[in-house]
Amino acid sequence: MENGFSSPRNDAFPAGLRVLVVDDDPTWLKILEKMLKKCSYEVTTCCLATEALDLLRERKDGYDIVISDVNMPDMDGFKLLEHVGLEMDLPVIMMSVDGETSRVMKGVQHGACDYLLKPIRMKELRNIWQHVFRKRIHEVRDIESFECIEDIQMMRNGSDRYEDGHLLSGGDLTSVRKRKDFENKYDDKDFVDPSTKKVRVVWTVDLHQKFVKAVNQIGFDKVGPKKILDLMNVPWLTRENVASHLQKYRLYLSRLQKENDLKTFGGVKYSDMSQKDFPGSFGRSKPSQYAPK
DNA sequence: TAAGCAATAT
DNA sequence: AATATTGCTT
Repeated sequence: MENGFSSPRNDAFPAGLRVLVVDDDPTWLKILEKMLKKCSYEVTTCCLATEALDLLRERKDGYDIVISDVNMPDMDGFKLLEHVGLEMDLPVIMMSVDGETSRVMKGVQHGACDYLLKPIRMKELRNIWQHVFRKRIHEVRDIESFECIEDIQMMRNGSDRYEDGHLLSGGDLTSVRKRKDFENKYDDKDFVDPSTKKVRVVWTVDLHQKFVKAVNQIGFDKVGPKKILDLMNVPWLTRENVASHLQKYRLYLSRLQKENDLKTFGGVKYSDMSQKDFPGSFGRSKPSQYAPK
């Protein structure tokens, strides 16, 4: 039912994935290169973040994904991450020996799609193509939905239960109501296409990353749903969607913050939140034991 | 008017 | 469980 799996010419897809590896430690560089090649990826390595940035700028479309160490002499891995996110929108995986929550948090906040802890094994690398794949799926979805924006907006405003003329007074409910003529793709029989029903936004990793990117671009203290929405440039999103997500995001961050404070001793607790703790539910693997307040 | 927050609804 | 909506406050 979903597309994506039916990619026709992408039979060999995961193979040949173009990976750029950045690490100042030549040993790790070698190891990673070897492992990645074993996964039949196409590997480029470099030991400087600035060098990586040059490579990426040189051929904007020459790589599919970046794996970067966090600690590097010439440039902070986070800085690199930031540049990549802003300039070419590639998935970036961060890696580090340091699994401290605040660092992981920083990586996440800056838009890393994954955060791997060294030592890294094949196990972790075999599946990294998923980030590229996910991105492609959603690019397709974005384009598709672009044609339907108006219809979606129609539905949003039309099927509201505020028909009784209460909320409609605010004349800024866009020009949706005006256009009833052109775009004769569908007849105006008021048959709301059932395939586009509930329109609940699902915050995929990609969408979330876009969100995070926007937040960082604005600055953490100045953010508001409106600004984020504008920066994200995702046509079908509403301000309310973003507001809701922002609210959740903040809760999530403060939760991490708390855990981070409470920690510091104990043992080596959990060590990574790379995969699981992220997608729709950034965080919370245990039940809800947090003060409802 | 935009935003945040918490409760509550879907 | 995740997201939407609402009502109240700033």
